[in-house]
Amino acid sequence: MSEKLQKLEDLVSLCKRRGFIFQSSDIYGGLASCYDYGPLGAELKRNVKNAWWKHTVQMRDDMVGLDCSILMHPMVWKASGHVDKFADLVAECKKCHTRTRADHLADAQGNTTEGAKTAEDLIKKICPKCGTTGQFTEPMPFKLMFETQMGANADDSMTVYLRPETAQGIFANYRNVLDSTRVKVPFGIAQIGKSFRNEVTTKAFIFRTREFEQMEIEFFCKPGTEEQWFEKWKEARMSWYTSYGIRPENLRMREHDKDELAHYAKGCVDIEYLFPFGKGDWQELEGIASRTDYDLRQHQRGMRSVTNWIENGRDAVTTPLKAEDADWAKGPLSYFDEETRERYIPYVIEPSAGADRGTLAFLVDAYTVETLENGEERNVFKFHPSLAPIKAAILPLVKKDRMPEKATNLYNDLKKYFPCFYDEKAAIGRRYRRQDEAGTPYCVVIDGQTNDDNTVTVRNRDTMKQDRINIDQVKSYLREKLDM
RNA sequence: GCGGGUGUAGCUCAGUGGUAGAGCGUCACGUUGCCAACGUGAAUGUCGUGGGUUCGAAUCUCAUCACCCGCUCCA
Repeated sequence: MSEKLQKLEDLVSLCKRRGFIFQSSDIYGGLASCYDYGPLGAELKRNVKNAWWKHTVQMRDDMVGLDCSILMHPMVWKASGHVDKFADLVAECKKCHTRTRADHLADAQGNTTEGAKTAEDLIKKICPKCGTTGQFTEPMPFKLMFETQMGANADDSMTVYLRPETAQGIFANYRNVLDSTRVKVPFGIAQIGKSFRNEVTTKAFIFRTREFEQMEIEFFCKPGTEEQWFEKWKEARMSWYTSYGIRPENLRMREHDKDELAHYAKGCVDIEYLFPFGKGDWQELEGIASRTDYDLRQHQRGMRSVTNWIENGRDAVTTPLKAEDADWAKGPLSYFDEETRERYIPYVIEPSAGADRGTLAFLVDAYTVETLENGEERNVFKFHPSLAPIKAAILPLVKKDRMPEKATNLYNDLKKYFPCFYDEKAAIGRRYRRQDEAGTPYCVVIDGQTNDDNTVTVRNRDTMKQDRINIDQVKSYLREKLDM
């Protein structure tokens, strides 16, 4: 018998107890929405990222990797739209404390005011929630991007942003990759890295945090072929999750409604996981968007606006983006197809996954409490072997008769090939359970028989069954079982 | 942002004004012969944080921080 995770809290305390995830700045009372990965969590998350990289870069001929800086030219975010989108003014109704975008508030005649900037502008506006007229606070800017100052000398420092997504770094390097790697359309660029967003509301443990890690792909294809690539990526990404152990019944794909789409998007789906927040809730793990040539064309505009930005005191907020060149299709970010002798701006498919969300989903899906025949409970993380923080524990059955020596020798050999753990403390049953809680797939035990015939037992985490094999075969046995 | 709840040992929690506790876990020693064995011993507390009331505060009070649940929001 086994049961699935019911309350997120149970996972949170197990994660703390076993060193997967801690609250950030815990000894100072914590910092909202920030979390740290402990010894086991750091291994797990890195394994998730490695598994993603392996399938999106290593095993594909049409993908290359990238690792760019978090700080970028401020005009990158002007071109991407983030500077303007994130500069919305929001006013709060003093009566009911509902916050609404100032330029969305309407008066009795239904009129809104473009660029409403002060409480005066809102004197006739009606709160959409409680109907109160003109009781608004001074509109405040909603800063969804983290800002910081670049330059130690206060006089000539400028405002730069911590990236709110890794995607724009890919677009900004698209030309460099084309010129340095001999890739040809269709091809994609993958990147893993930290991003930062001042979310209005954070949520549920590491699910929505202000600092988070993304695993993003921009796949460039010829206009007209975007639909087939969109389908291919949807399938590739779904099967990635299930091939690493996510149960299919906990995973689904949700198509965005037409009115949910950005104006430039041709389609968008979310890969969602059934998380145990509250009563159980489908939440986004990854978004896959068909984004046309919008981003590259925007950056062509951005590239032409840099002088204006300098003349404008290096302020991206108040520097308008130059209009698109009439000859944009032949611009600096266009692609020349040697075979067809055509020049065009590639279309883009963007599979964008959250590394922390993914890690959380793998934790939730692997979390199992089993009731054994003797009535006792067993906590076990049934991670896919590739994701398990520790691959094998090496255990002498008892601490005598040269068992620890033999086990240590085996451990010292195996740890060169697999993340291993050696433990000779406490009874064997307890040590098995410790490894179950860490999600270790195999426990290798050196027992009395090892002295007689050089065999050891290998215990399977999920079945608790044992194989007896020769000590010399442990490495190849694990290699095969772990697919490493 | 609003409303509700919680915060005491690593974890789960008891403790309602008078010496800070239990179970589990951890560590040491002994024992050990395959699924959280047993014995003996030990360590670990800014009682989330800061102020106030009081002779005395984990307990009453104010503020604050964090987490959970439900709304709201989600580029």
